[in-house]
Amino acid sequence: MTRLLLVEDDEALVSTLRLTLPAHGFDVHATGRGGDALVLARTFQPDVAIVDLGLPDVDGLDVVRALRAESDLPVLVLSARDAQHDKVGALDVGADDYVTKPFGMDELLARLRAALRRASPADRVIVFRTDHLVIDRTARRVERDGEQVHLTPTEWGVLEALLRFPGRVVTQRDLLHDVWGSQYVDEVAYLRVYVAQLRRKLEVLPAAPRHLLTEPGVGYRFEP
Amino acid sequence: MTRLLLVEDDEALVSTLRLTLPAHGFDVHATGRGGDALVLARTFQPDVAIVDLGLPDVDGLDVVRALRAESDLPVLVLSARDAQHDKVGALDVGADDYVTKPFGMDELLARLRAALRRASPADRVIVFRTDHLVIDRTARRVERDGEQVHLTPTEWGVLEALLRFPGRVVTQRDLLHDVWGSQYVDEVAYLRVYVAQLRRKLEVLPAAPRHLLTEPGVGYRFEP
DNA sequence: AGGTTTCCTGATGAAATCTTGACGCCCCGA
DNA sequence: TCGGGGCGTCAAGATTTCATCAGGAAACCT
Repeated sequence: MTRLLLVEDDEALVSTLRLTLPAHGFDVHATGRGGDALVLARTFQPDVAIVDLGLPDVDGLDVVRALRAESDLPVLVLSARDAQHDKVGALDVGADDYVTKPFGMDELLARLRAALRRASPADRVIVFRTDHLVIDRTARRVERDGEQVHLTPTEWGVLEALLRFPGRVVTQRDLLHDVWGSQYVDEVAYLRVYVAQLRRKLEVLPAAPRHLLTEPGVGYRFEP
Repeated sequence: MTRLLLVEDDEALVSTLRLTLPAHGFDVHATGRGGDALVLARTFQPDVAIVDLGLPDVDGLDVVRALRAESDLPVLVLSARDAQHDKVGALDVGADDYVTKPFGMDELLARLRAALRRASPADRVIVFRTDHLVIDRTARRVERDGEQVHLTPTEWGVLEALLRFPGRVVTQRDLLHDVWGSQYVDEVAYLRVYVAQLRRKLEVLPAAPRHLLTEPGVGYRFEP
């Protein structure tokens, strides 16, 4: 059970989340007052937090800052405003993601999963090495047989999303969501083009790939 | 056979459930009085409970609380009222799900399955190991004698549905419902084809299976 | 503005997967 | 002994999913 701390004053939203999130494996603790958030975080020891920016008592950003100051707890920020500077501010302060109200439950769940995933240790591996490849995630560099390979932003995005779970299947849906965003989760054709592109650049024999593998009907897998 | 404790005073509903649930692999014990629920839970040792909130003698919520206090038995709450605060109260007290009367049998079964799935430790077991097999559920990988085996989406779906209750029989109906959907629950032929396929890929001697076992007239069973 | 890179999109043939029907086996009751 | 139901196996279509290419639009850089 993933422990989730919810800092939100909108009663209706709180009960909606209390009803739906447990069904997806979350153990929800909620408070409407930002001042309580820090204390709750210490006692409840959540795995992830959702913080509304529009709290009555304190600035939501302060809550996020306080939470991040004590731990590397992944934090999702909720806001009614879609203003760009809000988003930037939240992310600057250390939030992991930003969701604008109103939002669909599917989107929230996907982002929660993504936030948790990023916090997982697998994400900390910086450099990948295989027989022919060297992939440096922080430097955004890829070498094949010692020669640097140039990847476009989207190509890199797909590769990085796959690298998040080396050896595991990543569903088409998750890949599309991570790279293109929630409204593109059905555009499977995009993926095909970019996986083909990546294979051409990274694989020795693109027609018989050894690292970028297809899992028909499900997604793709990066095999180290 | 999954043991189900039913705490319900509506005679008509009790007999309906007594008639239909056994066909889906449930062994039903029922009582109309909340006061008896706890005693029954101790002697009968159910795997899951359904509790009606509108009992004549005691508050249904107290029953749920009492049950949860002794064990982590998954509890489904039934209620005629759809009021939001009832729902929240029930879930706060530790119920796993909330079903409003009237409800369809399909819905109830789906929620029962979901509740069991969540509660069952099997869901937390990520990697299954047997003499020859390694099955990693999150990575969606299967190895037989060290060699990776490729499964199609449907094959994987059937295997996963069986793995949800290792060592127990899963009815053909449930398997078909989980993998193909509710309108395919009678297509037993599908199952035969895919179980055969799985045996060919997973069993050392497909003709004498040791893990994917048939329970004639009922369903199939995965024996670890 | 001009040139370049990147992205989207539709078309095509190939591959993988699913469905479906046929057939034989085994067990059990008539 | 015969017949029927449930089961396992097989393989031929039917269907879905993939890989690849390339032109044109859009975005980017200078």
